[in-house]
Amino acid sequence: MTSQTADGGRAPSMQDVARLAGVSLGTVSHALNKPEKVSARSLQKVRAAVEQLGFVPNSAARSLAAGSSSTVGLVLTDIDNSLFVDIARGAEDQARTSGHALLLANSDVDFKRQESYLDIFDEARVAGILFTPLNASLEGVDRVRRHGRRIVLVNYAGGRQDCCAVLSDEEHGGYMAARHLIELGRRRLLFAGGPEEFHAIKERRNGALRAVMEAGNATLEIIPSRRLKSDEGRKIAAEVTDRPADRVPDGILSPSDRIAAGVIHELMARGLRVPEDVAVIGYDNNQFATEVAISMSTVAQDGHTMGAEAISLLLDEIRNPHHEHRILTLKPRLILRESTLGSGGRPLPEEDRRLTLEA
Amino acid sequence: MTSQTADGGRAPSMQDVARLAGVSLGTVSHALNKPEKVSARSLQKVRAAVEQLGFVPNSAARSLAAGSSSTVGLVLTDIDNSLFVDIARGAEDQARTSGHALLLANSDVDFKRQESYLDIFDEARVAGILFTPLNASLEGVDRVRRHGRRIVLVNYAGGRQDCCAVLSDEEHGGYMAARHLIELGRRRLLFAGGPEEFHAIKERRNGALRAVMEAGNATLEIIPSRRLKSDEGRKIAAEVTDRPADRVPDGILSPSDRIAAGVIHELMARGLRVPEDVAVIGYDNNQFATEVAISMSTVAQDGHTMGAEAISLLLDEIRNPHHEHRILTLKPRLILRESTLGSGGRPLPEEDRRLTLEA
DNA sequence: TTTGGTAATTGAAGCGCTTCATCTGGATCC
DNA sequence: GGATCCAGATGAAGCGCTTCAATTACCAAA
Repeated sequence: MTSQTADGGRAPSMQDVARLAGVSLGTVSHALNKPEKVSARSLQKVRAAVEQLGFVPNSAARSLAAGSSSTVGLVLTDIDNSLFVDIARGAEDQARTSGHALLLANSDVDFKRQESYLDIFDEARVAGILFTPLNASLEGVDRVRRHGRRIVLVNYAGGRQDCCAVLSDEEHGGYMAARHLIELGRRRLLFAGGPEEFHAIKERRNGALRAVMEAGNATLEIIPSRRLKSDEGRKIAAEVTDRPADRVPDGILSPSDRIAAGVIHELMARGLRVPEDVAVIGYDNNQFATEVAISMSTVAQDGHTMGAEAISLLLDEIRNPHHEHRILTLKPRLILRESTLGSGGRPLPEEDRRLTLEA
Repeated sequence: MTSQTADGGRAPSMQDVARLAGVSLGTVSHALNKPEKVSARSLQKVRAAVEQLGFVPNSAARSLAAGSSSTVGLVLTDIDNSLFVDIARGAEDQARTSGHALLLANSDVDFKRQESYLDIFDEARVAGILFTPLNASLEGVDRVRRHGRRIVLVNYAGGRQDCCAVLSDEEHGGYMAARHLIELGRRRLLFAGGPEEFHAIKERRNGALRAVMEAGNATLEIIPSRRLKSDEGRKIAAEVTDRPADRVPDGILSPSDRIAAGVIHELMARGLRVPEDVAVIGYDNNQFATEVAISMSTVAQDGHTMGAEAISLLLDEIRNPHHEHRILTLKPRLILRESTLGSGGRPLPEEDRRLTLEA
């Protein structure tokens, strides 16, 4: 363990190790990368020298010589949204088991940043890129692929079929949420909030619409909002409760938990009971879904699996010469809690009653 | 914009650019890095060639030749905790303005992962590392510094004076929280939850203790918990409300918003009024602090500033030969909401009444 | 002993860039 | 006209590694 301080100023190189160990440069490289190709004696000498010098391989030199690195880059849209955090986690875990490190870059919902991070990973010749694109042009994808970079899209693919992607079935999520409300006997549904230009939100709305059409005896009102924050939910809830009683919705579904939280709070503040008067269901199963006044029913996407599957697709693309692009669409899960089911008792955090409705 | 596809298989190199532009390799390099050293004519020729070939510099080769890269690494403890997310954001913003890219690595509260990511950044010869260490050995710091890597500690420094650090005054935060409760007239305080082995939590507890001592006429009870989740808060709240009325605390402070949320919900479920019967204050100003049943007072650390300052310190260490290590300790802010102040109205999300108490 | 044949090792040729000493071609001055 | 400069351009020397063809070492079989 006697790694020496950097006396020469310069960090020790493999050449130094070779000299100290009394073997050639190539042997050191082999000892480090494919130990089975090297005699026990050399291996031991090299290891001792590495230890003594505190040698750390220079990954820049390595990837230059080898032609590519072994790290995988993940360009994240919004590190604040727990879905992306889960994706990152899943990707991390999966990458790790196959000896790849995962580096994250957060574009913070900024197109220019997103593109610039794609380029950084591209310039770093990473083994591959996981990309959760903004709802905008996918030109960056083409750009880096032209340079031979492998890339897997996560959570949004803009309809592309020419690369691997892991998506969540947003339409189905919206459908499940609406059908759940309808099965509870609700008939005047409201789809509350969300900028319609987002693909995911449009899909969720379409799914809800499908459930309503299918039921025949229910209606769906749609009130969009500019953002996804909780005060938008409050505003919408305030608006609809000002109406004559027979025009107040009895079931509200929202494309984000945040908006749903605002809706719930405002409804309660105005003396309406949730779920008795109005049932509310959110989307995303964010952390705070169980920390609101009334624990919230919601639609959960399994970010962890999305991330893990994305890495698997990427690794196949890297290693398998006969790789064919695939698009994985995961079904979201319905998570039922107090805001639709009601409950005399209090919500059980952590392990709720979790019902999974499959289509 | 006619970047060609990778026909040769190989990505175009600077050599290719030089050939196409009809200039030498060195000129291309200059044109790219210090355009002012190159004639307008060459510059234009090079740029045209770059465009035509779709040339992307190889950052591995660049950092190998230059001896170091320009990206900065941030090793994060827990991407789930919004404090770290804010730190990442602040660091990102600050790094960006000085032309450095920031790559994140999430150790997920795992010591081995943390060390391995330190090594990855070390091997990548990054310009510097921002490090939010676990509450464990800081040996990784010494390891990478021996290799000449610059590193700035964020949020925890284990008492080290020999490198730059940006900390939050946890003791003062605890003090402010407790003093606030005391100023509200509360006398039987409870410090609810938190594993005592965490430095930050011990400090917060110490601060609370100091405020109580200072007041003279108040008491502080301490009930630790193994984790920081909300059900621990519920458990503790349940426990203390079972007591005879004169032994029920009238002010509860918790070292995490999550626990505080559990406390609030359980108190309300048991018919106690917050804050009339028991005032509750959390710590961290997590996103959901305004999404709970009653918006929560809390102590906020300015993660964004921490991240930004950390980058500034790092850049000074990199660029300034006369750099001296500094330890910045930022004061947290008291954010007062319904759970201590009460309010007839409903909480105003986003922009609350924010009172800042300075020491 | 000779002859293969395999296992281990070696050394050199790059990977694509930065940088530095060197060289070139004008413009400027006496 | 010749000496002096200087902005620009050049080409080669590396940065620290991987890899591969070539070499040596060693052991078993003939």
